[in-house]
Amino acid sequence: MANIRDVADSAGVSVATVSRALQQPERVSPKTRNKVMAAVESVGYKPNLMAVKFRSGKTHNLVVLVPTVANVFFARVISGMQEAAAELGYSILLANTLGNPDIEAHYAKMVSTSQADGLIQLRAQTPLDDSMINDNGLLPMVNACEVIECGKYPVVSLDNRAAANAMTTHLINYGHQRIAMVKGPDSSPLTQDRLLGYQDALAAANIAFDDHLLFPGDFTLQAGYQAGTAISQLPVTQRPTAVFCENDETAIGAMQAFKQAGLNVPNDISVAGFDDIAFSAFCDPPLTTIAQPAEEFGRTAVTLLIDVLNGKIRKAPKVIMPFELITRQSTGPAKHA
Amino acid sequence: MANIRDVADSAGVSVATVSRALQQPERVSPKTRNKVMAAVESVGYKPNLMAVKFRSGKTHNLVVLVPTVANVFFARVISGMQEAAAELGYSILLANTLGNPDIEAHYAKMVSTSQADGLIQLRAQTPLDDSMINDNGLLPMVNACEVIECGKYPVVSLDNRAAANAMTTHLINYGHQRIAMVKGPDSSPLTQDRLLGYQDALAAANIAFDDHLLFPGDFTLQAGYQAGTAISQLPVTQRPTAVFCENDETAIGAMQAFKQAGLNVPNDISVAGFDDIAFSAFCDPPLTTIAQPAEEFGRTAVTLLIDVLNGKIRKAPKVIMPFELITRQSTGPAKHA
DNA sequence: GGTAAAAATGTAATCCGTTACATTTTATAC
DNA sequence: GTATAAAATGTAACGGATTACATTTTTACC
Repeated sequence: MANIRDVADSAGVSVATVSRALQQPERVSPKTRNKVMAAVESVGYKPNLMAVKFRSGKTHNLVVLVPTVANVFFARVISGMQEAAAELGYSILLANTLGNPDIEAHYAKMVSTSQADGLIQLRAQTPLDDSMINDNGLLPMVNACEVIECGKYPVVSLDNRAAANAMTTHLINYGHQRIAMVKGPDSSPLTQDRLLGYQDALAAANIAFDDHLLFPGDFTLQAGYQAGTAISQLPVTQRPTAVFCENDETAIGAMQAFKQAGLNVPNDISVAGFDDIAFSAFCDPPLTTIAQPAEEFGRTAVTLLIDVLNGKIRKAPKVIMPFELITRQSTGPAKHA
Repeated sequence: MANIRDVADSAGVSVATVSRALQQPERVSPKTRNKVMAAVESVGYKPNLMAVKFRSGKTHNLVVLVPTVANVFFARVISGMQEAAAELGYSILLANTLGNPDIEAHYAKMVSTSQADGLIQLRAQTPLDDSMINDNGLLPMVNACEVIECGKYPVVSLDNRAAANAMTTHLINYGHQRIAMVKGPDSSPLTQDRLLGYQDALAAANIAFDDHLLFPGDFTLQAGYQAGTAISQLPVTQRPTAVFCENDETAIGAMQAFKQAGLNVPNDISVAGFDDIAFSAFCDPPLTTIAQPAEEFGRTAVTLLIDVLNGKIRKAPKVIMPFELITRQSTGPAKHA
């Protein structure tokens, strides 16, 4: 592979001149510039950007820890990240961690070992073990979507509590009194916040909270299906008339279970989701859900991280993205006894 | 950031000894080893892997050009790639190209500029412009999923023609005579191969091919919905009794349109997909489709590429992955006039 | 033509691990 | 104790681009 010295030799100038001709063309005479360009062409020179990165100490790589890229919501977030990163001259190193702390630690170490400039976490957790903290005591990190608010790192999040409140209120306004909730993993702050929002709405409507109406889940279709099956097997008098699922996959899984059990959505039971993934508009019936600006989450996280890297940020900001309640046909009036 | 020289000073040995203590511990005396380890700890040394990569000329990065990470099938493929790469000590640089040749070229250049060792293409196309061909005239590249068979690069693919034939035959066996096909983008070899398989099956059953039964698509839910709407508006006598969609998203979109038009799936019209994405088992009715080993595609592509990088491959292999026809409830017997 | 300022170009250090080669220390054997 | 082999350690070059600083060339003006 031809290097800058080959170009210099071929053009009959020094390596410094070649470098300048390529980086700051106005700094060399037009005649030299042409000679250099011709030499670049003739020897087939391609700069070794690894050398550039090594020397500059900036990799222009960002590591993103994704619990699972197979989650369509995350896929949208990643898509937004990738766009923003590309615009700003950065690359995304994607780590599919499967929630495994070892894998997370392995990828997070790419920052401390100078293979990446910064880190984006899509999962809430105390930031890794101490061994990967930088000199300044902090890792250049941004936390998005599922955030932990320790105040040390910028976060990009949604007011999950308010969103869950809005959705629960929507169901209450339809006359529902027995509203079940299919949760996400208990370890996730998302789960907690959405649960709180659900409780807020119940309290505001003077509906007693009943923890028999909480069903476990883990954001997968399968978990939704299981919860849906459990719900449909309840005696009619105990059965909720509406189910609020903490994400769309879960809601779609639950709807499937209801249909198989002969329950009509929304006539027998209303179902609501969270995320507004593409499939939600195309399931039967189309799903009422909370739309999150997923791509914007990604874009914002990347932008913030790059600001951190450029020292443009003093104290860790907390960006709250807007949500929108999307009313479709999976929710409707409660059938009163 | 402490470097290896700081460690050497702190331990009172030379940098070579530090390097050996860390890379080949058996090459230094136990006493020295301990001194070095203690020094590493005390100065907080983290090797600059950028320097290592620069010196070795190997980045251990693989660029993957994905048309869109938002496609759930690709998400599964990426997941498999990421696993295999991690096991083999490589990282995945994900490029969401949106099918844009400029973006593709930009990321493909990461190989010629020494930022990545190799490239995986998930979209069939002549490999980029000549400017990024390496000295040997070839780019270290593997083509997966949607392949182009120029014989120069290893490919990992499915026998799409056979799979489409199998699915079409399945529909014919149910007594369907008028079978529509909702295609992918015409530019894609997948579309062509699946169309051929469809035609093979028709021919084998002595059913005349009718290009009025071909509907355009682009693998999105929306395209499926549009095709479904168009089909449902056909006069009953011209309406197909079965629709084979070239991917699951399209099939799900089409089913939605049929339901809205009052058509029952599969009683009025059978629908089949391709890919077996997670949602296909949870839609209503569950979708008959062709399962592809998506994660295995990814794993295989990565393994092959690393073999190429290690010079273990003489001539470009062509790996054909197996498929499986998954029969669910979206297809059924044709209602005969 | 001469001088000073500006522009162009060149020289060489630098980033940080690795490793070939050189040198020193330790172990082994007589 | 000495010679020899083996083990341990050290020295310094190397990879490729950038850039501070030094030097040369050009330009401008009296």
